[in-house]
Amino acid sequence: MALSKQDVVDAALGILDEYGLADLTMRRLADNLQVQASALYWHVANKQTLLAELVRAILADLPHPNGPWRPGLAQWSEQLRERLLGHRDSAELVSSMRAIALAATDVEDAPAALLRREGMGPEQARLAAQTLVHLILGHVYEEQQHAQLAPLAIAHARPDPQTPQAAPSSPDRDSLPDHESAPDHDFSAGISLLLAGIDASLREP
Amino acid sequence: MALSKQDVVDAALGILDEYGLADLTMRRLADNLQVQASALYWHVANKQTLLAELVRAILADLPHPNGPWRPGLAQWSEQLRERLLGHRDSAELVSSMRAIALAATDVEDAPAALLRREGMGPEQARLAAQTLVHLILGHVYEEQQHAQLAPLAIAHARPDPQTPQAAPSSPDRDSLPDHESAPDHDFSAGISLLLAGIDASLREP
DNA sequence: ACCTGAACACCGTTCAAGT
DNA sequence: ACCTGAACACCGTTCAAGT
Repeated sequence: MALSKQDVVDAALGILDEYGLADLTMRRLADNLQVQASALYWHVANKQTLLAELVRAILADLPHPNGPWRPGLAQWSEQLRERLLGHRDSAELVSSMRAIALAATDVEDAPAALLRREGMGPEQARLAAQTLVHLILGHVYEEQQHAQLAPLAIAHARPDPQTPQAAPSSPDRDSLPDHESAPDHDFSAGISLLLAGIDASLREP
Repeated sequence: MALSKQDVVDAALGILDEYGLADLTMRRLADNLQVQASALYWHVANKQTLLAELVRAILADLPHPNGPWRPGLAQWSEQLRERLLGHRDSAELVSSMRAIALAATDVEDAPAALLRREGMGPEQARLAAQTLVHLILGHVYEEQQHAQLAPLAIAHARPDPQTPQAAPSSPDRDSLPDHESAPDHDFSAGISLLLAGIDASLREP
């Protein structure tokens, strides 16, 4: 059967998750699909737009925040973080594609809408939501970078045969179900800090 | 005279500013220095560490925040933004190097220290400072991406010979002195939002 | 409509050899 | 100490040609 665009996107996501953004090349992707690299250009205009499609896929059907705004936004932030942690290098990828129309420009629309319902002005709501997204992306970006670095640090560390190396991080981190990430106190605390500021600006606009 | 490591870093910064991160290649850099690409590896271990040096150079001698913490941090944030806007794609570059020890891991130390002097606990101060840095990087990243996109949009726009195109952006933006960027209300407002949250957490810890 | 094959203009990095 | 020359193993993209 002939290749579909969805096949290409799916395979690309697979490579992203297994080998990371740096190893996601058109040629490797083509190999993976058992096709010549040039064949990909029938399904996709170029690598840039393929990456934009990946962002779309990663952020598809993100639940809207609801309920009381403060816990609502806190929970939505956690959900976005979880979604991002589900794909390797996703924060870097999403950050780099924020300017492309196809992609991640409108992630902040949902939280902005929630704040508008709370009586916030449209500009203030847009600003607060955008700030929230910057925070989430920045935090997860760093989180994912350290995750890449951790294995390297272990490999480079002079292994001591007397005291065998423990598991990479805390022991329960590995026993979590697939793609279910550990809650991160730094993350929720950082978000709370911003939410407190939003709260203040909601009370005295 | 023989090349110095500083020459390499300086030339790399030049290419970054003129052509952007994507066009900063070892080969182009070598051409620029009138040397073979392989010669660069005498002065620099690899591209990665060269990029880390660029980050160091871009963030060197960043002024410490001082005075009353709230205007102090607001002003420091503006200064960091100005520093970043002084070099093309710097936010992307700095973000991608945050995990490397050489580079931008300690940008948040100065603001954290200021908050500690205000009586904040070490963990809280670290967290607040890190959150502030994420915000700044996220905002400038997006700002710089749009700056790259704007010329493209103009080029792609079907030019109407009847109504000649105006200047790219607001007319006074170009008349600013070198590397002095326009103040951005969205930026300062976003920072203020976080600072209000920090203020709340300072009053009821 | 969908893909191959070959080519073009590039990359980062290594390494023996020169001076 | 510092650099060249050549090579290795890659890139993204285009395009005529095949089926």
